[in-house]
Amino acid sequence: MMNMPRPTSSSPTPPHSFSAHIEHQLDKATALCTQQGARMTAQRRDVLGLILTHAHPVGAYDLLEELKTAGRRPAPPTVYRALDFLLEHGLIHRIERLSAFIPCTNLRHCSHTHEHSEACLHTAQFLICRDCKTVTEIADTTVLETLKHICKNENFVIQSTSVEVEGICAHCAAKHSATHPSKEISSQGA
Amino acid sequence: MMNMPRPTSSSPTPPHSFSAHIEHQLDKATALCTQQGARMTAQRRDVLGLILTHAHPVGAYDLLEELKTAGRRPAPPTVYRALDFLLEHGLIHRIERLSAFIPCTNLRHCSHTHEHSEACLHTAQFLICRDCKTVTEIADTTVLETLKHICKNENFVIQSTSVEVEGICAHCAAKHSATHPSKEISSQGA
DNA sequence: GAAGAAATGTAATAATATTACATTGTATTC
DNA sequence: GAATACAATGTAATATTATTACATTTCTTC
Ligand SMILES: [Zn+2]
Ligand SMILES: [Zn+2]
Ligand SMILES: [Zn+2]
Ligand SMILES: [Zn+2]
Repeated sequence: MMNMPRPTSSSPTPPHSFSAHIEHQLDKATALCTQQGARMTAQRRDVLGLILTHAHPVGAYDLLEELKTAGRRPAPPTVYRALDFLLEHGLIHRIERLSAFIPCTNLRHCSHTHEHSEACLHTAQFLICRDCKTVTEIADTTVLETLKHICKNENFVIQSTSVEVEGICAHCAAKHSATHPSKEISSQGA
Repeated sequence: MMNMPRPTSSSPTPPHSFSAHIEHQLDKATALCTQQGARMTAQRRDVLGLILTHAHPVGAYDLLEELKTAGRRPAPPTVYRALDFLLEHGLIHRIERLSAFIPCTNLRHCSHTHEHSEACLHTAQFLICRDCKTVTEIADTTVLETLKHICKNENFVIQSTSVEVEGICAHCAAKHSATHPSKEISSQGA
C-alpha cells in the first residue's frame, strides 16, 4: 500500500510521552475540557504537556521546536491554534511582558476540578522574576474587585484582565541581596 | 546667556511641526526631562509629538512610517530608542496587549510637573476598548497598594507593573447595547 | 457511509523587535 | 578652541513573534 506506516491506528499524530506526574495533570486537563464540551486532542495535549515540563514561561517557537520530533514538522499555526485553545479553556496563561506561556497553577495544584473557570480564568496576577525568570501565579481576588470597581465608575464593560508585576523573587533577592542596590518601587509603609 | 533646555538650535533633523496644543505638551515634557537631567532631543520630541497626535495607541512601525518625511529614512532602532527614552522618563506608556504606545495622561492633563514620576510611572491601569480601540489611563492607587501587599507576602521585590483591562468602553456599550449579548466577566453577586 | 463541522497541514507573509557596528553630535576639560 | 569622552543617531542585517489563506484530514452525527 502507499500509506505511511503509522504506529497506531487510533492516533495519527503519536503523542509525546511525559512523566507520570505530568500525564496526571494532562488527564485532569482533559477532564476539564470534557466537562466544558471541548476536545482535548493529541496535538493540544502535547503542547500542554510541553508547557508543563518547563519550569519557566515558554515561547511559541520554543514549543514549535520541541514538537519537531519523529518526522513531524509542524508550522507556527499548529502551535498558535493549540495555545489559543488552551488559553480559552483556562489551562494556560499568556505572560504579556514575555510573550510566553505558563500552565495555570490550578492544573498543578488542585486535585479536583472545582471553580477553576470562575476563580482563575483571566483574573490572576503574575509575579515575574527578572533574575531567574520564574513566574508565580497569585489568585488574589482583591485586585479584580478593585478593577471591577474602577470599571463600574467608568461604565466600562470588563472582559479580561492582565496583571503583571516584574521584579526580583524572594529566592533571588536572598541569593545576592548584598551585591545589588535596591531598585524597588518606593514602599511607603515598609 | 540662559542655558535653555531646547532641542538643538541648529538641528540637522528639522523637527516636525505640531499644533500649538501639542507643542505646549511637548514643552512640558521637555521641562520634565530637564528636571531629570535628561535630554529631549529633536528626534525624541518628534516621536512624542506623533504619539500625542494620535487618539489611539500607535505601533512602533506606524511611528516609523510617519517619521519618513522630507528625505528622512529612519530605521527601526531610531524609533525604538526614542520609545525607550520616553518610557524611561514616564512620558509614554506601552500597552502590552497591543504592543503599542500612548502618551501618559499626565502630559495631557496636568499643567504643572508635580509628582509625576511617583504617582504615574509604571503604576497606572489601562482600560482598552475592543470596539473603538480607545485606551483610558486610570490612576487608582488601590491597585498598586494591593500589589505591594501581595508582593510583600511573597517577599517579592516589585520593580514595575502592568495592569490592563480589555472590554467595551461606555461610549461603545451605549452605541449598540441592544445588539450584542454581554460577554462581561461574571459579577459574583449571584 | 455521507454530510457537515471541527481540527490540522502547509506555504507564505506580516508585524514587532534587536544586534552590531559605524558615524555624528554634545559637553567637558585643558 | 582643540582634544577628549560620552551620548545619541545612522545603517544593515537579522531575530522573534504572529497571522492569513487555503487545502486536507479527522471527527461527529445522522
Ligand atoms: Zn490560572
Ligand atoms: Zn528569581
Ligand atoms: Zn501615566
Ligand atoms: Zn469604545
